[in-house]
Amino acid sequence: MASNAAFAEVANLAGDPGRAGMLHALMDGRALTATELARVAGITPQTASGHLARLSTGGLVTVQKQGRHRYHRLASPAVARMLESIMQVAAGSAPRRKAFVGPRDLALRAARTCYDHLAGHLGVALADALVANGQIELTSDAGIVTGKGAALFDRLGIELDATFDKKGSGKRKGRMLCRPCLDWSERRPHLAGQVGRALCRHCFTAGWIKHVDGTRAVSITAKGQRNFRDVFGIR
Amino acid sequence: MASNAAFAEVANLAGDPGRAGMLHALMDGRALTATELARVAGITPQTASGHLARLSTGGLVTVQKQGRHRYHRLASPAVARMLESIMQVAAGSAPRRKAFVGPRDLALRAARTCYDHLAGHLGVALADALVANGQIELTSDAGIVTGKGAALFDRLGIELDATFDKKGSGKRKGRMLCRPCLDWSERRPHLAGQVGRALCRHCFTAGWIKHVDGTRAVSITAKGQRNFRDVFGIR
DNA sequence: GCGATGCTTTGGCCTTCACCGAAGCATTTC
DNA sequence: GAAATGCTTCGGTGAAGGCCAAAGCATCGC
Repeated sequence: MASNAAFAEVANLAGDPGRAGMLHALMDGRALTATELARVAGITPQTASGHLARLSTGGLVTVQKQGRHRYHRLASPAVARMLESIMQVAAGSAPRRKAFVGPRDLALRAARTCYDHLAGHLGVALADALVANGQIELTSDAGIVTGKGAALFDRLGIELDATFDKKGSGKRKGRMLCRPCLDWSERRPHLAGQVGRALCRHCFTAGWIKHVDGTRAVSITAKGQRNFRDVFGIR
Repeated sequence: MASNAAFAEVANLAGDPGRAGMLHALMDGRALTATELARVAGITPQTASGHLARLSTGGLVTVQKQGRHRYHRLASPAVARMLESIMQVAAGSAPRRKAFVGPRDLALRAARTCYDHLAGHLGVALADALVANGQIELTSDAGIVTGKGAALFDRLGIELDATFDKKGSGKRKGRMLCRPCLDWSERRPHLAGQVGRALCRHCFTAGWIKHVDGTRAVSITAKGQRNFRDVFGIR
């Protein structure tokens, strides 16, 4: 098998604790410098440098140099989905020591970004609320935005591209579909895909949530509290 | 981070060439013995045994002993999806040597099973045909079975469970959603999820396709040729 | 029982690779 | 220019783990 070696190589890149820590940190979709990544992974900059070089040639991250800084980010949404799927398996086979999750862990479980959409308790609560209000319908395989949902997004000023990529035949109007993504901390689906991305972006630009320091965790602002309650019926 | 170590461990399990080969072989969803897996991975049985023990305690495969045989299979659909997503990244960063794909590779590219659904040229052609006939609609995020599609499946005798898992509130009728899955060899989506599984199962039971020896590759029977042409308009 | 088959465990060899300290570039700042 | 900062390359060390041969358990068939 030709692709077997490439498979093992990619998996191996994610299979080192140091590299895993850096990839984990990059899951929020932002670009970070080598020193920052070294710090979160708990290794020295020179070690991180070597790892990042390998991740780069392996096609998992891309580098963008800017002055004396080098910004690293995940190479593609496919990489983010891969990391997410590994996390799901890891969460399933986890040692399940429920005692003592650290404070940082708690913040992550409450609300965090997952590459380009929202996850954690907030992400799941949003998905639940949209389902309960009849604005989306979800199975484990896929989801769809109903007419009520489309009206809501329109009211919020969230633009969704309701066209299909039919190669050749040009764009065509169709239903808005969305992708569910099993949350590794909540074990329940949250919204991913195009709809999840648009919703997450809106939450940030509207000032409903903001990042905690430089982590994937997000905190809900007072304005966000109000809107999540009034618009979605959360809390 | 509590889950970081578990993440690296899971990824590392898939990151060894020997284990990767075995996992790859298990991707067709069947249960294989340690000796068979050793052969496809190109290692000795005792080495394979060690690897399988680690994969088992790591939660990637489950073992089922039957007489003096021990059958191994992927532990869950989540594991299959993880392997699939790693393949996609690996295919994206592949060395792109298009020259010389082996005969086995050719058979795999033509048609194969991917855990519980169809992939390869056939899988993509089926998805394309269903879209072209207006029986399903697909985006990169998700898909939906249209009324025409539901009629087709009904005519074929394929039962689809059109209910949503709304915990607490009991079952509820809804639209049939399906999951697209990017094919690593064709770079185009094929049908996965519940619909993909049901369709694949039907193709086998109706005698339209059958497995080639003991591999993931499938061959199309004469009866299958006719039906794929008459029912779906393929070829 | 006895041999054959499937699988696992043990032991020893050997490669791989993560790690850090120190030195070397590159870029910015003064 | 000189110092400071971000990052990389080099060299050496140490541990982890893949590999196989041989021996040890199980199970099946006669």
